[in-house]
Amino acid sequence: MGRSPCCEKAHTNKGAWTREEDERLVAHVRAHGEGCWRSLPSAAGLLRCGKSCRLRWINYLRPDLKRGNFSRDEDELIVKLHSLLGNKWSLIAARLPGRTDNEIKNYWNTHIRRKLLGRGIDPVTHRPLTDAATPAVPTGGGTAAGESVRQAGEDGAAAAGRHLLPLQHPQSERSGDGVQLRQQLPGPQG
DNA sequence: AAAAGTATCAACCGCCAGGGC
DNA sequence: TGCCCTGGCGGTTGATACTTT
Repeated sequence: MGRSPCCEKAHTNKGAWTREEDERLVAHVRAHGEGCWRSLPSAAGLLRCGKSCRLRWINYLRPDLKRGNFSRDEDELIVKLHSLLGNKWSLIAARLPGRTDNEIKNYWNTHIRRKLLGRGIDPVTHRPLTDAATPAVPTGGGTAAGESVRQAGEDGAAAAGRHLLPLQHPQSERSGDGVQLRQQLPGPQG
């Protein structure tokens, strides 16, 4: 069968965005709002894939973005949230106003991961590395993140979960439970 | 001052879930 | 009821900046 490509690649730009492209995208979103990303490029006069436009807007152009270094509080919160949620960057980002999942993911991979390793903590399980040497038993689709979630249910919840409810199932990953989670948790917007 | 190595981050890719037809 | 389209997510890559030798 084959899935039709999200855009006509032969006629789309790739790579870094130019100032003009940014301006066009911002102007269009301001005028028409977010959404309908597929038709946005042609409507805005951009030779870009809709997905690329969406990514650019969310990660870079959105007016409510908080650029710059992560504060110590944010840093600690990310670690705690990661111990609860695993690599659910979008969920973590939802708890950090003005930060994007991509930004947090990058920050995790470049800063926090190394910091934890330096402290002798496994960045995946959030356990001491000596402990991590003991192979975590993959209980049917159970991930390291899932393991950490269980762990978080015990001590992590006490730390990070002051304003977080414990997750029910680590494997309940995709949107559905995420939405549920977002509804349950007191959000930054609400 | 230049080259090599390393770190950072924006952007892309492929996959998945939900909704509409 | 099943298929297709679209939006969204996480992982990965590539370009650039910075640091070290």
